[in-house]
Amino acid sequence: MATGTTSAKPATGKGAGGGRAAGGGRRTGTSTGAANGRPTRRLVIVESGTKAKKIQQFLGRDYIVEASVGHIRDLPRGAADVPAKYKGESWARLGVDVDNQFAPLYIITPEKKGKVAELKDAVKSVDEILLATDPDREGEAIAWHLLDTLKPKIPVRRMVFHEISEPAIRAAVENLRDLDHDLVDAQETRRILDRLYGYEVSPVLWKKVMPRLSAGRVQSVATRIIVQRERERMAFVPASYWDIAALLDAGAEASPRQFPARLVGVDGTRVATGRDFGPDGQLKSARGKDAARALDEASARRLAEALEGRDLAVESVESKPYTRRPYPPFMTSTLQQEAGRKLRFSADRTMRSAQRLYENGYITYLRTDSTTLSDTAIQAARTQARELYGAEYVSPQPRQYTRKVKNAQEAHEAIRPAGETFRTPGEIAGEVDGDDFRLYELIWQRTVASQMADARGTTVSVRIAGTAATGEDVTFAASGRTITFPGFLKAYVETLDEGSDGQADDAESRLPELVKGQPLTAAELTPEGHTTNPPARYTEPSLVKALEDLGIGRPSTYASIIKTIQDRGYVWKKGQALVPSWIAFAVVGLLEHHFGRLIDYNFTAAMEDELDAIAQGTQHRTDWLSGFYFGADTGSEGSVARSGGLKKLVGVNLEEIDAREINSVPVFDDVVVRVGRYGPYLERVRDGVSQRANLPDDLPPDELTPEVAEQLFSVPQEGRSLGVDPVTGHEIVAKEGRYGPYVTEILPDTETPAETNGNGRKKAPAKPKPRTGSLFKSMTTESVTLEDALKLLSLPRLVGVDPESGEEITAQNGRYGPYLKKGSDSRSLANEEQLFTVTLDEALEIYKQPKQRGRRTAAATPPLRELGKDSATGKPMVIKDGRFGPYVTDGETNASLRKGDDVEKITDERASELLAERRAKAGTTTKKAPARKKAAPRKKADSKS
DNA sequence: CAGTGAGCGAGCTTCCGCTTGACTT
Repeated sequence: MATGTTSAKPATGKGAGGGRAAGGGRRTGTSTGAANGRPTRRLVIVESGTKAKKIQQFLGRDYIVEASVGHIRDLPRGAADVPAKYKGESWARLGVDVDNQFAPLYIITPEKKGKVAELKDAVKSVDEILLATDPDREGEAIAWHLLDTLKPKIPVRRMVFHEISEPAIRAAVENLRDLDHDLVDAQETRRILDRLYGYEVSPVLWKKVMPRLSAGRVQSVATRIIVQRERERMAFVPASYWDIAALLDAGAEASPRQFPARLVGVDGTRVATGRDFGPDGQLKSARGKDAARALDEASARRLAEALEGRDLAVESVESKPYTRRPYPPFMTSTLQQEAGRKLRFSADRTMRSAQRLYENGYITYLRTDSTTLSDTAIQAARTQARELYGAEYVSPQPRQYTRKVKNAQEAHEAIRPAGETFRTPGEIAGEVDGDDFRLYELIWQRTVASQMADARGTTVSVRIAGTAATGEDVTFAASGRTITFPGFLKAYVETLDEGSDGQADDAESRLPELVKGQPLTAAELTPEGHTTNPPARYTEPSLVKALEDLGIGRPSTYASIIKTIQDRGYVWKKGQALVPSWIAFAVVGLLEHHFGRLIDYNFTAAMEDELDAIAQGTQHRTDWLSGFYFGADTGSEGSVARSGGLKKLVGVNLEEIDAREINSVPVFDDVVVRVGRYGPYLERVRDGVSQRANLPDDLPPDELTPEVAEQLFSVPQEGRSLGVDPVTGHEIVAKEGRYGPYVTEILPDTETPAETNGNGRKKAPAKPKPRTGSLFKSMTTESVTLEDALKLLSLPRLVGVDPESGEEITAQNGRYGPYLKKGSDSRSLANEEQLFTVTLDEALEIYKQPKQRGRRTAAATPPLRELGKDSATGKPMVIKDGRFGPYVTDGETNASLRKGDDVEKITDERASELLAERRAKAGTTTKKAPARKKAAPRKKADSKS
C-alpha cells in the first residue's frame, strides 16, 4: 500500500487507525523522556507554513513545528491517479467503493509526496507528535490522514487552539486531547458525498449538453442563483408612476430655510411608490388598509398646478433617537464583500493580497468564518481608538461579536491587524503599497471601529398637509437625520451595494426646527416620473453573501467558486455584474427538472445538519450515504438521504432526458434559444419553415427582447465575407460549420417555393444549392482569402477520363481528406495540394495500386518505437501514432497511452500492462452500447399538421 | 449550423476543501 490505501479506519470510525492516539499517554507539558533524561522532543504539525514559523518561536527548542500545507491525501482525481492495484475495479472512476460501505480510496496528493517524506523524516527525531491542525472538521480529518499516513510508533495527541498568541499556544500544549473519530467521519462523509454528486451528475451533462461541463453541490447552486435572478429580470415588467417633489419654505428665521418633501397622500390614500409594484408591473397593494393608488402623469401635473400658491401646514413631527452599532470585524466573506464594494477588488484579488499580508505578518489568518477577537486584539483596538479619537469614542465595554451564521466552524479569529499592538496604515506605508496597503487600511479601520462607541443622533419624520385649489387634501412627507455623535462612523462606514436604494449609515439630512401647525409655503412643486427597476444582477460580493447566507461554500472556496462557474462557461462578467450564459440556462434547467433535490437551496443546510449528527455519533455514515446513493425509505422528510437514490436517478435520466428539449430555452412567443455545439443560436418557425439566427456572445439574456430577436433574424446567417466571385457575382463567405470551417457562396433570393396545400405535401421545386468546400488544414476562417475560397469551390476537379473504362476521375476533398474518385472506386491522396496538381497519368498510376486497407496506411508510416515482446502473448509490441494519439499494439490488441506515459520512456512492462488492461476491458464490455442519437434529424413530417 | 468515400485504438472531461510553491515566458 505504498501509494494507495483504502480507508484503514473501519466504517464505524471508532477505534483502529488512531489507536495509538487513543492510548496515548496523559503526559503533558515539559515532561522528560525517561530513557535518557533529555527533554521530550515533540513534533507539532499545523496546516499553514506561516503559522508553523510563528508557533516555533513560542515553543522553543524542544519542539519541531512543521506544516502539512493543507490536506496531504485525497480521493484520486481521475483514472491516471488510481494505483495499478485498483485500476480494474468498477468503482475506480469514483475512488469510492460504493458496494463496500463506501470505503474511500486515498492517495497521497502527488504534489504532497515530498512534504510527506519530510514529515516522516521529522518523526524520526522526536518522542511525541502533536497534531495541531485547525480545530474544525477539515482540520480533524487532516490530523487523521497524517496519523494514518505517517503511522508513527510514538505517542500521538491532538492539540487545538483558536488564536496564535503565546499564552494560547502554551495553554494548548498543556491541554491535549485525542482524535475525534466521529468528526473525521463527518468530514469523510462530506467528501464522499461531494465526489458522488460531482462525478455522477457531471457525465450526464457531458452526454446531454456539452463535454467538460460540471455539476456540484456548491457550483450548481451558485449557478442557479445567478440564472434565477436573470429569469426574474427577463420576466420583469417595469411600471411607471408619478409623484411631486416639493421644496418647502419655513420662513426667513428657519435654518435651513428650505427643505425637500415629497407627496405621499391624496385624499387620505397613499400615493404609490416603487415598492408598491410587483415584478409584473401591477400594483401589489391596491386594496386593504394600506392601499395605495398610483398617480399618472396627468394627475401629477394637474395636482402640482392646483397646489401652486396654496398654504401648507405642519401636521405632525415625530422625532426618534438614531443609534448605530459598529460592524463586526472582518471574516473572509465580509472582507471580500467590502473590498469588492469599496476597492472594486474581485474576490480572487482580495485573497491574493490578503495572503501576502498574512505571510508577511501584517494580518491574522485570512480564511475564517469567525468574527471573534482575542483579548489582546480587543485591547489593541481600544488603545488605538483612544489615541486617535479620544476616550469618549471608545465603547464603554469591550465588544465581542458572536456570529449566528449557518455552518460556521470558527476555527480562527476574525481577520485583523496582527500583533498585540496594531500598526497604523501610516506606520506600514513604507513597507507595503498598492493593493496590500489599501486592503490593510480597510482591515485596520474596520477592526478599530469595532471597539468604538455607537453613533448617536436623531431622525425626524414630518407630515405636511394642504388642500389643492381643486379640492384634494394632500399630504407631503419630509425626513431628516442628524448625527450628534459619530462614534465609530468616524473610523469606518460600510458601503452600500450597487443598485441598493438605501442610505449610508453616516448620511445626514437636516430639517429646520418644526412644530405642529406651523405654516409653510411651497417654493417649488415638481411633478416627477419614475420607473421601477428589475432586481440587480449579482456581483462577486453579493454572490458571496448569498452563498454564505445559504451556508454554501467555505471561506477557502468563495473565490474559487466564482472562478469555476466562469471557467465552465456558466457565467461571464460584464463590468461587476455576473451574467449567466445560455449554457447555464440549459444546465440549470436540466438539474431542476431531473435532479431537483440536489440543487435545492436547502440541500447543503440539510446535509450540514446530518453531518453534525454523524459528528455527534448519532447518525451512521454508511446508512446515510447509502440512502443518498442507493435510495432509502428511512430518514426524515427533507433529509439528504431521501434524495431518491442518486445512482438510479442518473441511470433513468440518461435514458429519459431528451437532449434537444434540454438545450432549447424558450424565451418568448415561439422563439427559443438553442444551445448547440458551436454556441447558442435563435430558432423559430415561420410559415412552417424554421428560421435561425446567430446570437452574439456578449448579449445578456435579459436584453434579448422581441425587437432584438427580430433584428437578429433579419440579419443573414453571418460568416466572414471574403468578397465576390468574379464569375458568378455571388458573395463568398467563410463560416464555422458542423464539420469544421468551410467556405460557401450566398445565392441571391429566389422565388419563394409554393407552400403546402390541402392534404398533400407539394414538393418544393429543387432550390439551387450553394457550392461549399471545407478549408484545408493550413487555413482558418480568419486567414482564408477569396483566392483560396474560389479554388476550394472549384472542387471537385475533373482530372481526366480513364481510357480503359471511360469513367471520369475527379479529385475532391472529403471527410477523410483529399481523394480521387472514379465511379465508386476511391483512393486517398497524400496531401491537399495534389487536389490541384495531380495529373491523369499520376492518377492512373495510383489506381494501379490495390486499394489501401487500414493495415497498409499504418505500414506506410513506420511505428514511433519498437518495444520488446508482450509478456502475455509473446508478440512484439510497437508504439504507433493514431487518430487519438500514440498507442501500443501487439498486432491484435491496441491500447492508447495514458496521460503520464511518454512514448520515449515507456517500458515493456508498462506497455504489457496497458495491453492487459485493454484486453480485460474488451472482455467485460463487449456489450455495445448503441449510440444514442443526440437529436432526431428534423423532418418536415414531424411538425404537427 | 455543409453533406462526401474507408475502416479502425479511445480516453478523458468532472466534485469540495485544506494549503501555497514551482513551473515557464
